[in-house]
Amino acid sequence: MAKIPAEAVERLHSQGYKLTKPRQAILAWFFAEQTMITAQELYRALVQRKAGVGLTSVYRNLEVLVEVGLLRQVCFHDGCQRFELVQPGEHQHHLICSGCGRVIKFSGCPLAKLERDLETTTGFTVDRHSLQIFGRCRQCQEESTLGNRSI
Amino acid sequence: MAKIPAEAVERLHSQGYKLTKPRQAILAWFFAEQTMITAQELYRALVQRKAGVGLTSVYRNLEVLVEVGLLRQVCFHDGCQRFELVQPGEHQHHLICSGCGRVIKFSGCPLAKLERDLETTTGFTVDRHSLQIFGRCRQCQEESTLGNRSI
DNA sequence: ACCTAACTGAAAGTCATTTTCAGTTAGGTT
DNA sequence: AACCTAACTGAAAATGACTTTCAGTTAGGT
Ligand SMILES: [Mn+2]
Ligand SMILES: [Mn+2]
Ligand SMILES: [Zn+2]
Ligand SMILES: [Zn+2]
Repeated sequence: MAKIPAEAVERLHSQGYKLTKPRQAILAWFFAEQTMITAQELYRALVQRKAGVGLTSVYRNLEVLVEVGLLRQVCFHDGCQRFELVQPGEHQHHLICSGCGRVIKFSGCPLAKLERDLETTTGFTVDRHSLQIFGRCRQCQEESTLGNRSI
Repeated sequence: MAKIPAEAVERLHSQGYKLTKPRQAILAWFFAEQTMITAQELYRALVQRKAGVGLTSVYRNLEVLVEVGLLRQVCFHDGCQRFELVQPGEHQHHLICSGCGRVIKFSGCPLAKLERDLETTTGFTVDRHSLQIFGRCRQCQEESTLGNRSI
């Protein structure tokens, strides 16, 4: 089975979590594939790899891995939850094609000043944000014309 | 039953939709409350008001009202879908307290330039984005300094 | 008044996710 | 190495949001 970076194992142990076989298989998948996936898709992928991991453990461990900060959960607009590796020091968002689902990561998030302003005007303490930009990739642009509505 | 703005009724009719009793009750709720709500919560609210609207119709009509542009669907980070009125000409986002769920709307979204840049660098056509900022409101910040609370 | 496509609620179905529970294991202690 | 035990596991059952089905109803145009 693939090797998991010592830093990730350390992160688990330091919060009282063990490096179990399911945990190892799930982390190995993310380190190998470097992409986003849903719980159900991940379960099917692990079955194919004969990793011997139950669906229950997939759900439980995705939750744990988000909690310790190794993964992040992204809510797509259709309500479907996807998970991906948190790269150390990264700050990225997604540009998503509504036609084919293609995902492009980008950095250069211009929200820092807005967040500082909101903290002073509202008294909130800001600790994270969720941003996705939706559109149509070049291939999908001919197909349809959707209205321009933002959230 | 509360009056629905003619502009909204016109919007429905122009797309072949009728102003039915469930549709009217749902729109009336949104125009009266001016806030976000999930399908299930809205169903319970309408039951309380004795509006005589079935759960199926709540789901069906929220979908229709989003389609004609009277409502918008917002995916919270926990995956729960909420709906709210689209105010004409607005462009707002939400600052959400992770502690108590309090929601503050804000405008002044700084994403226009980013979107223009992304269009030129990726070839995508951008048509909408989803942004929510999460933190803790003043009340919930105090609570967390009070230490553990009893159940 | 009549017509009919749009619409309705109840019930059944789907499906992602959670809970339960009896047994297993990682990894620290002796 | 043997031991201990809280963390952990998978199977099965439960939950809960949402969708589909369907036989009957209604909005609204002619
Ligand atoms: Mn950002
Ligand atoms: Mn915006
Ligand atoms: Zn595309
Ligand atoms: Zn709060």
